[in-house]
Amino acid sequence: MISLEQQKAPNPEDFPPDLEGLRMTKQRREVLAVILAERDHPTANDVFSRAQTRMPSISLATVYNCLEALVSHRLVRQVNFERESSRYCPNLADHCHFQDEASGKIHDVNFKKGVKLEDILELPQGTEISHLEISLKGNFGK
Amino acid sequence: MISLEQQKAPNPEDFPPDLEGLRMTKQRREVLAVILAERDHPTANDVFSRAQTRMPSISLATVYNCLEALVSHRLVRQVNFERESSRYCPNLADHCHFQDEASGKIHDVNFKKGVKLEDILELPQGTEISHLEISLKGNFGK
DNA sequence: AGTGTAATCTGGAATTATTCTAATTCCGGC
DNA sequence: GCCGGAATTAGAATAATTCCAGATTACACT
Ligand SMILES: [Mn+2]
Ligand SMILES: [Mn+2]
Ligand SMILES: [Zn+2]
Ligand SMILES: [Zn+2]
Repeated sequence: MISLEQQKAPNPEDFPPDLEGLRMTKQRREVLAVILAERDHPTANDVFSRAQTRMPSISLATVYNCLEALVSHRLVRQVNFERESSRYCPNLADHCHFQDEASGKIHDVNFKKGVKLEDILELPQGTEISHLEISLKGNFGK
Repeated sequence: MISLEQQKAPNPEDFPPDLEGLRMTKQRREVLAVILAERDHPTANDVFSRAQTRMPSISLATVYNCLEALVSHRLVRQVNFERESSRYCPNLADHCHFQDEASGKIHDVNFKKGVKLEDILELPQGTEISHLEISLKGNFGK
C-alpha cells in the first residue's frame, strides 16, 4: 500500500506485479506513479502529458484504460465536478472535494470524526450506499 | 412561486411574465411546465421530447438555452451523476440525490433537520460555499 | 528457448452530450 | 407600426470519452 504521506514521486518499478488483484503493466505503473506524484487532481489529459515525459509511446486511449482499471480496483479515485472532465485523486481516505473558484484548484476536504451519512440524510430503512460523491465550490479559506 | 406539493401539471400560461427576473417566453414556460409536471429528473432530451408534444416547433438548442436560463435563475436545479447527462429537478429545497442502481430512478433525499455542512466537514476558516452537490448511488430502500 | 493464448496497448474512428454560429423571429416599449 | 435587443432555430462544431481492430506483450506450459 502506498502511503499518502509520501513526498517524493514514487518509482513505477516499486509497485508489486499485482496490486489489489490488478496486474501492474508498465503503463499502469506509470499512470499510477503520475497520479501519486502530485496531489493536484489531474484530468486524463494531464495524466497523459505527464506520463509521456517518461514514456513517450503511451497513448491517450491507454491512459483512459489504465485509469479505468485503477479506479475500478480502488487504487485511485475518480472525481467529478458538474460537467467538467473527470479528475483523478490518489487519496483513498473518505473525503470530498472543494474547487476554489478563484484559483480553480481542487482541495481535499475530510469529514469530521465520527460523522456518518445516515446521521445527516433522511434515507429510508434498508438503503445501501455503494457510491458517494460530494463536490463543493466557492471560496476556499485560509 | 410554484408549490412543490402541486399535483397536476401546471399550465404554462399561468406563469407570470417575469419570474425571478427571468423573462418568461413561450418556450421557457413550456420547459418549466414540463419539469414541474413530473418529478422524475428528466435529461435535456427527455425535456425536449415532452415539450415537443405541445410545442412541435421547439428545438433542442432552445431546450438547452431555456434550461440554462432557468437554472441560472434558480427556478430549476441541475443534477449530475458522474459522467451521465445532466438531469433537471424542480425541487428547490435543500436536498441531494440518490440513484437506485436497480431501477435507475433518482430519488430526492432531504437533510435531517438542523444539519449544517460546516458541522460535518473540516473546512478552513473563511470558506464560503457557493455550490454544493451530493450524489449517492446504491440500493434505495423501502 | 519456443509456442499458444489471453490480456493489453495503440492510433484512429466513432460516439454523444453540449455549445456555438449565424440567420431569422419575436417582443416590449416608443 | 417600427426599432433594437433578446430569444429561437437548424445545423455545424466541440471535446471528453469510448470503441475498434490489428499489433504487441506477458504469462503458462512444454
Ligand atoms: Mn480562495
Ligand atoms: Mn431498491
Ligand atoms: Zn481528493
Ligand atoms: Zn431533486
